[in-house]
Amino acid sequence: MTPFALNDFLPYRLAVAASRVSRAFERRYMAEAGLSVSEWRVLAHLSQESEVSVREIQARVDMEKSKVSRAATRLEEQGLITKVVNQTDRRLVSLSLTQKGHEVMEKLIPLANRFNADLQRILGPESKAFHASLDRLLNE
Amino acid sequence: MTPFALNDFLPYRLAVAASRVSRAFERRYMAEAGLSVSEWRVLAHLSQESEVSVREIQARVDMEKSKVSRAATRLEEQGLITKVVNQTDRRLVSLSLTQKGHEVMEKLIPLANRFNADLQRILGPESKAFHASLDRLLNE
DNA sequence: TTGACTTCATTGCAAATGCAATGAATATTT
DNA sequence: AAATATTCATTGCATTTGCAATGAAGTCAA
Repeated sequence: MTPFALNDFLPYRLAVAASRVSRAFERRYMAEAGLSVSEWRVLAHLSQESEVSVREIQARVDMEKSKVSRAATRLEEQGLITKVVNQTDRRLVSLSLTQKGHEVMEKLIPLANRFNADLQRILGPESKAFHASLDRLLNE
Repeated sequence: MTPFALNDFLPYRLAVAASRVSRAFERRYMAEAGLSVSEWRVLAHLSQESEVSVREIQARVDMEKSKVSRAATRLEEQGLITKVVNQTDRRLVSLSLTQKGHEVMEKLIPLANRFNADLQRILGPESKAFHASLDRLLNE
């Protein structure tokens, strides 16, 4: 049989690393806030730009539009964001953080930044090169 | 609002890279073989060691046991593997490739190796360092 | 302006997932 | 040996997902 080493197979290693890291983040910080990673992504984007449409988030946050839409619905149910039909183009739905949403993010962002810093520390001096490699994979 | 840059957040970047790479692999090669990534993982492990239990695969291939179990069921339905109760320990189920399973892998493995080589090429000389960083993330 | 296209967001549906619970088989303890 | 605990694979259930289909709103061209 032609040899094959799953352990050197990049798609596999990448998938395992990604899911472990995401899961750790989710369990450590998101779970107690009652948030999933999908919801976190939407919130994260909204904390940078306010009044964003589903479509825009879909592109910037790299999620299927239906995934964004449903995450937004759940976030609205939790009172963290608001969905309003855009009045200049009524196809669009403007999402924005509520007061409560801001408060939640005010707590979560420092945790996320710390979590990220921990990862950078684990990577050590290679951290920068690692990011550069991710860039190459993402832009190919 | 405390600043947060999703684009520098490693869990996010890793997740995006992993899902794009896996998806590309799945669509380019697995789809036409009628296989999902989960099923591929199981097959990949079976091509290295024959007669392996679900539990063993679960550990080596980093998948939930129910996921392994269901992937195995689907593979059996496709005639690619065999499930037999282990006679020395009847709790275990021994999975192994059928003749057809071997044939399929004989075709897929070269494709997978090529796909992997392409990725290494994209990464260029940093490729080795990238793998080393993945190791660090996985062993922390 | 009317009609054909395109762009948005949501939803229906089938499939996949994670987790807990089940039940069967083996190990361990008393 | 009997009772208890552990290990293993599967399954039930609720949830999430991806994709296609829908319908509403806007754009463009004749």
